Parts: sequence; structure tokens; C-alpha cells
Amino acid sequence: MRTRFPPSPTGFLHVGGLRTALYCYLVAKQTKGSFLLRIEDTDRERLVEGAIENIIRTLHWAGLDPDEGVMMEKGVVIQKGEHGPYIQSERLPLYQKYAKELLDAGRAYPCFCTPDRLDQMRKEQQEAKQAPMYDRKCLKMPKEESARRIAAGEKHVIRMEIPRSTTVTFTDDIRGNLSFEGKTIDDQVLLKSDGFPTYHLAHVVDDHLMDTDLVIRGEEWLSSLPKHLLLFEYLGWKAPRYAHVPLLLNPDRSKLSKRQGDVAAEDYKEKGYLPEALLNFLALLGWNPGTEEEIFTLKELIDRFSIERVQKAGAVFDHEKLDWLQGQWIRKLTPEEFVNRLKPFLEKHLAAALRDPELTTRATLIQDRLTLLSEGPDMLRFFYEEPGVTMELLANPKQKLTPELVKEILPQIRTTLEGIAEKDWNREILEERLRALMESKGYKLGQVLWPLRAALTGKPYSPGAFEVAEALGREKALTRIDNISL
RNA sequence: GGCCCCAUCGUCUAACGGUUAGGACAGCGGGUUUUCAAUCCGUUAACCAGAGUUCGACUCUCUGUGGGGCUGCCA
Repeated sequence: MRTRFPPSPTGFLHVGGLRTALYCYLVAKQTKGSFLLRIEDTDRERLVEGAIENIIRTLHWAGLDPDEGVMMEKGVVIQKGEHGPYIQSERLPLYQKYAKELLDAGRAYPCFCTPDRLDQMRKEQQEAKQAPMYDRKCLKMPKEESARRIAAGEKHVIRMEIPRSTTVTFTDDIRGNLSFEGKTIDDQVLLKSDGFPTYHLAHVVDDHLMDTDLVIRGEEWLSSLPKHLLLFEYLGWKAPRYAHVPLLLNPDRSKLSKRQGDVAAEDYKEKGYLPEALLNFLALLGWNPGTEEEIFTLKELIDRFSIERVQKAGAVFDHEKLDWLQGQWIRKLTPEEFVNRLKPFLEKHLAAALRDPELTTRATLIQDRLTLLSEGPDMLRFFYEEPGVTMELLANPKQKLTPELVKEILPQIRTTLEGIAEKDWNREILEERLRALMESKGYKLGQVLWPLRAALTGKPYSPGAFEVAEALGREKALTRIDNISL
């Protein structure tokens, strides 16, 4: 099947959009079809510089590269495929051609009403507790008059005429049977006065010409579906299948929006979420395999996904579950892969780590402990920068440690460590010797290990004392203890 | 206001019309443990309401209620 994802280049890629793109991708791959990326840049006022590149890069990060349409090659936006162009602003003659066809067939009409008049009209309708709808002033205009005004270059739009007595029915792949009364549907603008199409015309023309089999889009489009269906009918085309997916919601159940959390997919990338985790999470928001499995790779999702199992109700975007999935995915990474994923964050905040031949070993110590990759640099920092160790940290009451006791124990720890030869410096021997110290002097394990770990890291929490001591090396460990002024 | 969609634990969800309504996240309690994690065990918690159909309804129908979306020369 051919599916398509058609974002507007008005900024970032929304996580809801990413989920839609994922579903489109899954259906295309599962059926050995194609996943298209089309750019809907018909709103000239909302265009954002660089947005197309950003969308392509974010999809790429997520692993959802299109098979056809708009993509990037060597940093430049290109278009690939037989059904191009795939950027709507390059398809203007097409939309104009079909608008003309609708005009000639008497299914659409020119409208000269100004935005001011329309505003006024809607205001009055609302005050009269009526549904705001175009009053068809221009529909009643004689053909000669409209032809004359168009010839004179007067600004106008093209509206489609909705038959008032019709009932549009349709079966949506997710929602089943739907039905709409013609009299409640407004005469939609198809072509704007600047010559650009609205979404409605562009969608119908493009998805016909691009041979889209299944349109997967957000539920917010459900109310415009009858307009689209009517357009397909007027143009004599077969409508595609549609699947309107439920919305992603804020915790208060309103449409997911900024201010209640991150909505841009790239925010999640920058925070250090793995694309595997985000995609896994998004797939499960509104879909489930019918079994109790929850962890899925993209490949597994391709095998398992089915549009019929997509939920009808909106789903709250639950960050707690995302974080849990992220943890699952982090722990599945091999040490080498973990370091690779960490690198972009280290480059920015802990460059010294990148020159460290022991980085992989050291990073392994934090792999179980972090949720976001962005936490990595701070967790590894003590390996590369001397920690500031205070008595306040060392004398932890929870471990039954007083400053006096620390002053008594720390020198003994140092002596014990010094007694371990370079070649024996590993976590097993360290544990053996420190336990011996503890037993001979009657200290509790925590009374020995807390000060050691704290002295080496300067942090209230970190990987374990033995691992840290081992990873730091004998010389550095001894020096750090020496540097503490008691 | 009008139209459309939706409705199971706090959240994501499972359920041939017949189950003690299952799982996961979060929460809570506990085990393990030098800290923080990780991990293991246990546990609290839901069928929006009312009618109807049926031997039997979370499941089908209707009404109500609640929530959401749309109502732009935005997408």
C-alpha cells in the first residue's frame, strides 16, 4: 500500500505527527508498499525557514525515511519519485486546473466576499446563535457578473458548493461507519485569492495523483472528511481508504500542546531519548498487539501492526511510561552502542571523555543508572575532573558516620589501598581487602565504602565503590584520598 | 450555539454476550544492597449513569452525562 505523511513546514515535527508518520510507515512496509513524504506549504504566512530540513532530519533520526517524495541528499533537499513534484507550492497549475474543472462543472463558484464581510457575517451568526456558515451571497451572482469581475482582476476565491440535501456516508478504517448531513457542511474555500489551494483541494488532488491507498491522519480532520469525499466524487475519482487516528492528549485531556510538556520530536532527541524508546512508546499510544508484549523494535512493529487494532479514544501522553521504556532500551544497548549514543552529549559537555581509551568500560558503570543520555556527562564527570569533597558529604549519618569517625577510617582505607599492588588492582581484590579491614576493626560495610566512594567521586550517589576505584585506577584513587583535607 | 467523534484502574490498555474484569507504568509495602539506580516479590486501584434486548451485558440498542475535535482565504 502507498501511504503518505504530509507535514506543513511551519516549525518542528510534532510528536503526534511522528506517531502518524510511524503508523503510515508501518502500513507501507508491512505491505511492501511505499511511504511518501509530501510537503504542504500552501500557507505562505506560516512558512518557517529550515523547517523542511528539520522535519526530514527528525524523521531520519527516528528511522522513518521515506521511500518516495521529499528527502535529503548530501545536506540538500531533493525529490524522488514518479508522482512529483512533492512540494505543494510547486504544483500550483495542477490545483488551478482542477479548480477550473469544478467551476465548469458547476460544483464550485467564485466568491468575492472580503475577509471583513465574512468576519462580520460570522459575528452576526454567532450572536444569533447560528452555526457560522458562508451565506452563499456569491453563489447567487449571475455568471456574467462574476466573469466580468474576474476579467477585471478582482480578488476572489473559489468555493465548493455543498448540496444541502445530501448525506455523505463513509466507512473509516478505525471508526467504522460515519455519516454527515450536507446542510451542516460549509461551502469550503478551495482556492485562495493568492492562487494557492487550501488543504482540502490540495489533499484530494495530491492523494489522487499520487495514488495514495490509505490516508492516515489525525482525528481533527474527521469533520472535513465529507468535503474531501465530495471532491473525489465531483472529480470522478475513487477516494482512498481513510484511518483517522485518535489525538494525543495533555494530562488534562486537551489536545497535546506546548506549555504542558514537550511536543516537538526533536526535544526528545535533545533530551537524550533513544528513537527506539520514543517510537516504541508512540506505537503503544493508541495501539496494542493484543498480547501482553510491550517492547518492540521498528522491525517487530512492521510485522505486528494493524490499523484495525488502533484505539478510537484519545491517549494521554504519559511521560512516566516513556521513561520506563527508555530505561528498557538503554539497558538493551551493547556497551559500544551505548557509548556511541552518548557521544553527541559528551562532545557538548564532557569532551575529555572522548579522548579516554577507557571510556567504554567507564560508561558501562552508568548504563543502568541513567534514564536520559543527556545525564551521561554529569554522571561521568568525576572520572575527568577532580571532585570537590566535603566533610558534609563524607560524614553521612545514615551510614553512622561522624566527622571523627571519618577521620579515623579514611587513613586506614588509604593504607589498605596502598597495600594493593598495581597488578592486583581490580574490584575483586579491592573488595576482599576492604572487607578484611572492616572485619578486623569491626566497622560496618557502609562505614568503609561510603567514605571511599564519596572521596573518589565527590557525589552523594554514583556507581559502587569497588567499580569506581577499579575504573579510576590505583594512582588516581590514592591521590584523590590524599587531596582531601580532613 | 451547530456538527462530528469518544467513554474499562491515576495513565496506556486486554476482554467470541458467560473471567475472581487481565497486563504494563505510576503509587504503596517488602527482599537484595556501601549510595543512587537496576532487579525480585507482594499489593491498592476501573467497566460514566439509566433504561431496553437477552437465560445472561464491560461487550448490542437507545437516552442522558462527561470529555474531545471541528466550526479560518491554518493545516
